[in-house]
Amino acid sequence: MTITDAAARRLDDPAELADPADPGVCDAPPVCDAETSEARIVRDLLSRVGDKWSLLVIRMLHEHAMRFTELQRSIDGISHRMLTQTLRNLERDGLVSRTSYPEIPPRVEYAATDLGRSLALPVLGLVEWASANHASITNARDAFDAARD
Amino acid sequence: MTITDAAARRLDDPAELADPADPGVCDAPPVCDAETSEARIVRDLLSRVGDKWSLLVIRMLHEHAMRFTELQRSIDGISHRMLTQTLRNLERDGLVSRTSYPEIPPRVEYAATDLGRSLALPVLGLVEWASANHASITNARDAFDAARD
DNA sequence: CTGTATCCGACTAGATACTG
DNA sequence: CAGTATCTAGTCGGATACAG
Repeated sequence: MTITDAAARRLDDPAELADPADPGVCDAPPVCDAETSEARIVRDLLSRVGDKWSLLVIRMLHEHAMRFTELQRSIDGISHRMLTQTLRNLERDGLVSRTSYPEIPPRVEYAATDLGRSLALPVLGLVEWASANHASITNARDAFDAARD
Repeated sequence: MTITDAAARRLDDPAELADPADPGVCDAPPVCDAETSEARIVRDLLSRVGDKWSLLVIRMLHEHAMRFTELQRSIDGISHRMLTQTLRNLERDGLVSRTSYPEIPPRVEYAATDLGRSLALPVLGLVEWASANHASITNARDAFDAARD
């Protein structure tokens, strides 16, 4: 869903979003066309921020700007490599800004852009839903597991 | 992010959500505790519906109940195997209901549950954000790529 | 401190073939 | 039609080492 090492080095493949198998036409009946483009948008968004760390980084930076190591300490479990990669891609998508101060030792500050902060709002909707329905899902899951003996 | 074949067969590992490396305490200062539990909820939700197909299935079933093959034809590019697996997990989480009619040939109808339909609302928020800001992201990306020569 | 490169195990998901 | 099992290439992401 996210990024390959190769793509990260090249900062993603420009042709990534084009589905080579998609004929561009649709023979199934109704919702298809709207659904197809909408589906691409959803998948596209999820490809960007639906990975393991992006939303967490955005939420951290939503409060205030932070330095690299500060972020790494705040986000439990993220590796050095993944933080770099996540930040680089968020920066590339205009969701996060990077400011480097040419000092010794080097200092780099990351902050959410307006775009990044606007993304936090709909994300909060999801978070609320998750909080409210977490128990329901767990219960459904337990019931399902119990039912299959 | 989603499910392993092994987990799909066993329908997921009950211990999946416990992070074995998480000591349960936190030595970084402020937002940590709230952020840690919130982070788990976000990641948890994304693990369930943030995969390649779940949201698309939920959106299809949000309109009306559908049969297996009907779904497969409506969702462009989904494989037989992935549709089965996605439906099974959505059913397990109580987001989708499955009704089997013992006829020949067999007929099985899938429908969104109330829980599944309630999830569609916050998801719509994300879809709208994605639609509204898709161009901004693409532009930012192009500019970033152009800037690195 | 910040960033990059390499290695490598683990997981994802498509293709395919087979059952009732 | 609906579902399961197996094989496999491609991808994700952690550990590690190293450079500015």
